[in-house]
Amino acid sequence: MASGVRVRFAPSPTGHLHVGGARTALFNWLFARHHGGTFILRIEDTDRSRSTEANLDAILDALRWLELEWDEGPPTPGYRQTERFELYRAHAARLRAGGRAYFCDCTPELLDQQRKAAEARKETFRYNGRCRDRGLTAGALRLRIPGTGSTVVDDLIHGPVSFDHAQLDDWILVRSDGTPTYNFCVVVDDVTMQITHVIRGNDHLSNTPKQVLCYDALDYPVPAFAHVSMILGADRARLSKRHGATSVQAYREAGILPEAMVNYLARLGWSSGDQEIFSRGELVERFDIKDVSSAGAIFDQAKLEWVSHEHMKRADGARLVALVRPFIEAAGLTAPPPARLQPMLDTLRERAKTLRELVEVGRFYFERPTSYEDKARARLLTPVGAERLRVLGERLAVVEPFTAPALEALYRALVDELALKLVDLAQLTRLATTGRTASPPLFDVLALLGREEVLHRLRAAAAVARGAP
RNA sequence: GGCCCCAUCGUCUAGAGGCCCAGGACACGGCCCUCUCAAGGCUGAAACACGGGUUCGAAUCCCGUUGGGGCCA
Repeated sequence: MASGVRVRFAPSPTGHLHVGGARTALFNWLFARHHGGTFILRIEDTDRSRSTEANLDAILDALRWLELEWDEGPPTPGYRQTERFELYRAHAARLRAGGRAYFCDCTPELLDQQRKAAEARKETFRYNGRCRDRGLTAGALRLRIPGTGSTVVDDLIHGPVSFDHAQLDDWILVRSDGTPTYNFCVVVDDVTMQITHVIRGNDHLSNTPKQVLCYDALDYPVPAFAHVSMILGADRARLSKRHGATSVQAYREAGILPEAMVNYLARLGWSSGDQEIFSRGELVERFDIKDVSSAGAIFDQAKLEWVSHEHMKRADGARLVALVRPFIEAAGLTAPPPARLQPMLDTLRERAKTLRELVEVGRFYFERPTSYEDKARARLLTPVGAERLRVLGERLAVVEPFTAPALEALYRALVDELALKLVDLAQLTRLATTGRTASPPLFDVLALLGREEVLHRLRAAAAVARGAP
C-alpha cells in the first residue's frame, strides 16, 4: 500500500559509511517501509575535493549489504547534488526576484572586522544586514529573515524546539562565486524531491530553523522533522576513528552478520518492550519514530557481537553456508561442498559470534591439525596416550555405523573396559583430531570428519606421542 | 563564548504521578548441566546526576545547578 510518505538518506561520499550514518539510513528505511512510503537515496557530493567515486561505491555497497534498498536514487541520474545545480540556481533566482533574498558585497575582511568587534563586546557575531536594501546585483546571496519572533521546529523525537530569530542572521544561500551553500542545497533538494519527513542526525537540529525560514521564503510546505541522536564512543564523545572501528565495512569484514548489524543499530536508541532480537520483518512492523530515544547512545561492540551471536544461532543453514564461504577462503582454507559444510556449521554456530570466529573455531574441519596445544600435548601425547590411540584406531576402524550415537556407545564401553573416565579418552581424541582441547561435541566432530580422516589423524597423533620423551 | 539538545545499573533500555525500596538485556561473579568449549537454566552485585518546588504521593511535571554533546563561530 503506497502512502504519501517520502523520506531520504543523503550521505556525502567523503568516506565510508559510518555506523551513525547507517543507523540514520536504517531509521529512514524502517519509517518508509512501516508506512508503505518511499525511501530515497541522494548523494551530497558538492564537496568535490573530498568526494570520490570509490567512496560512493563503498557506501552503496554497504547499504546493499544491510539490505536497505532504496526506491529512488543512483544509478538513476538526478540524485546527485552535482547534477542539480540548475535547480539551486533557479530557486535562488526566484528568491531574489521575489525580494526574499538579496545580494551582499561585504568582504571577508569587513565581516572579520565586525566579528572581532562583536567578540570584543562579548557578543555573538551576526551579520548585520548592511546590504539588505542596497539593491546590489552581484555578490553573495543572502536570505532575508524576520528580525523578531521565533521559529518553532516541531520535532517528532524532541517535541517543539524554539529558536529566537534574534539569534539568527541573513544567512548565505549562494556564495559570491556562485556555489550554493549546504543548507540551501538541502532545502531545494528536499523540496523538489517532495520529502515529507526529514529524519537525520541530531547535529542538524541547529540548522533546522534556518532551513524552515527558507521553506517559508520559497512558499513551500515545511516537512516533518525527526532528529536522531548521535552514536557516541565510550567517553560519550561523538563516535570517531579513535574509538575504533566506525565504518559498516569494518564490521562486515569482521564477520558480523548483516541482520545483526541492522538489529543492533535499530536497538541502539530504540526499543519495543523487552525484546532484544528482531527479524527485519518485526523491525518494520514495530518501528515507530516516536519510540526513538532523544538521548545519545554509546556504541557497544560487545552487545553487537552478542546480537550477532543470537542471529548466528538462528540463521538459515544454507544462507550461513553462503555467507561463511568467503571467510573460509580468506583464511586460506578450502570450503567443503555445502552438503558437508552445513552440518559442520551447525556444530559451530553456537560457539561463534562472527563469521570469522566461525572459521577459527571450526578450522580443524577444513585442514588437519598443524600442531597440538602445548600443555595438552605434554599431558596426553605420551606413550600411554599412543597405546590408547592405537586401541581407539582399531575399534574405530570397524564400528558401524560411523555415527555420533554409535561412537559414543563405543567410547563408553571402552572406558568401562579400561577403567577410565570418558573425559580421558575424549580429550585425547579431541586433541588428536582437532589439535585443541576445546571443540564442538566430540562424537559429532568425528562423525562429520569421517572414518578415514579420523583414523589418519589418530595415527598422526600416535606418531607424535611415540616420539615424545 | 552564544544558541540548541541530552541526563534511570559500566553499557543499551522499560518506566508517559501511585503497579517501582525501579523491570529486561549486554558485560561481570557464583551455582547447575556436562566428553572439552560453548549454549542453556538458576542466581549475585549494579542505576532514577544534584538542589529546590508542585502534589496526599515524583524516576515520571516545573525551575535551577552540574555534567556531557551538537551547531554557529
